[in-house]
Amino acid sequence: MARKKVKLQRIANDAKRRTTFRKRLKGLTKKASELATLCGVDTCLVVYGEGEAQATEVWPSVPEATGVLERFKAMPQLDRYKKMTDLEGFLKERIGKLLEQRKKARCDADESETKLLLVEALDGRRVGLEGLTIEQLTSLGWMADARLKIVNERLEKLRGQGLLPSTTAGYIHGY
Amino acid sequence: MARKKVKLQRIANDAKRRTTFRKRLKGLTKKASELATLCGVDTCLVVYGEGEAQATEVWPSVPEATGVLERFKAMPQLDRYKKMTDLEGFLKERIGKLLEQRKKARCDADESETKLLLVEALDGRRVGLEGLTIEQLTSLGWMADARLKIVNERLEKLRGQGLLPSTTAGYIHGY
DNA sequence: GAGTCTATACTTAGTCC
DNA sequence: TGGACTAAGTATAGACT
Repeated sequence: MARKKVKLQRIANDAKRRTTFRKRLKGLTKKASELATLCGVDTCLVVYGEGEAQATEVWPSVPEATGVLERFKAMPQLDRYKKMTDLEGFLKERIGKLLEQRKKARCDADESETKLLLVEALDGRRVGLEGLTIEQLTSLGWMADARLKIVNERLEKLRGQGLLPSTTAGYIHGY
Repeated sequence: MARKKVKLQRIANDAKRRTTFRKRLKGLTKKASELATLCGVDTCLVVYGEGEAQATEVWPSVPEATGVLERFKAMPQLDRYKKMTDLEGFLKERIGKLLEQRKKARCDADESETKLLLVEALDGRRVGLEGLTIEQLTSLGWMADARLKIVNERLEKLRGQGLLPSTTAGYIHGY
């Protein structure tokens, strides 16, 4: 957008691409900030840096708590999950990755607290209930209920075997 | 940024603010799109329209599955939650709001499928495990475990009363 | 409200250091 | 790599329809 009109396609040259990335990210962030200020709306911008574990830029900062989010599972990862058939293993793996990211973030002096907080929030360790998003809570309730259903079925089975009194007290209530 | 330099503060005039919002949102979206294309990174932009239930603009589209997210709980809502001391009630309320949003979205012919999908994804109904984000799954496991702990304590209690065999089979395993 | 127009403010590609 | 500079390309405030 200066000197020469740039073709709208991935910049092949590595150095050039990174330079453009830095410049444009700054501009984009500013614009997002302006929109939020001028129009009084909550705006959220997330840019996943190249190379997976690369720095993920987030605006606005997590501490400011004006908005943040989660990335939809990428298809390749989705397939990987389907093959696992084991939620525990999948979660463990993911948590491991997040902890690694956090460690990396902590060791990096230039890492902003924003990024650290994000990683912590995402790996479910820093979050008390206060840190969970509304949608997370919603989804949590939904899935927790699914699990509780299994639990209740289990209790029902035990009850059927005369091992539990048939009162409703034995049920765990979802919402 | 033309004719006159605008002061960086919320535009008081309603009509003017909405016009600016539309114009700038378009520009911001374009910039985000360009960054994604030129630098080959995943970019996500979410703008929560004014007035809560207002339209929420998302880029890129959910169907394209390149990214989506959740909003951090706003402070006022956080306080509200703290006062509730009741997770079920809180979740019910939130789900109600989301269902309402979805209904509204469905009735609006101009509503794009993107927005509908987002609302559906967020209210936890459309999401099979495939639709949950990695981070959601992580958090889900974390919180579900917290609930399971309670369940297990309950089972333990029953066991202590001689109402359950003291085998480990009575435990529900978290990860 | 939603387009169109246009002068002006802003962003940025290429370059130099 | 990380600025600083600047010409050229974009975005947009305000006016008009």
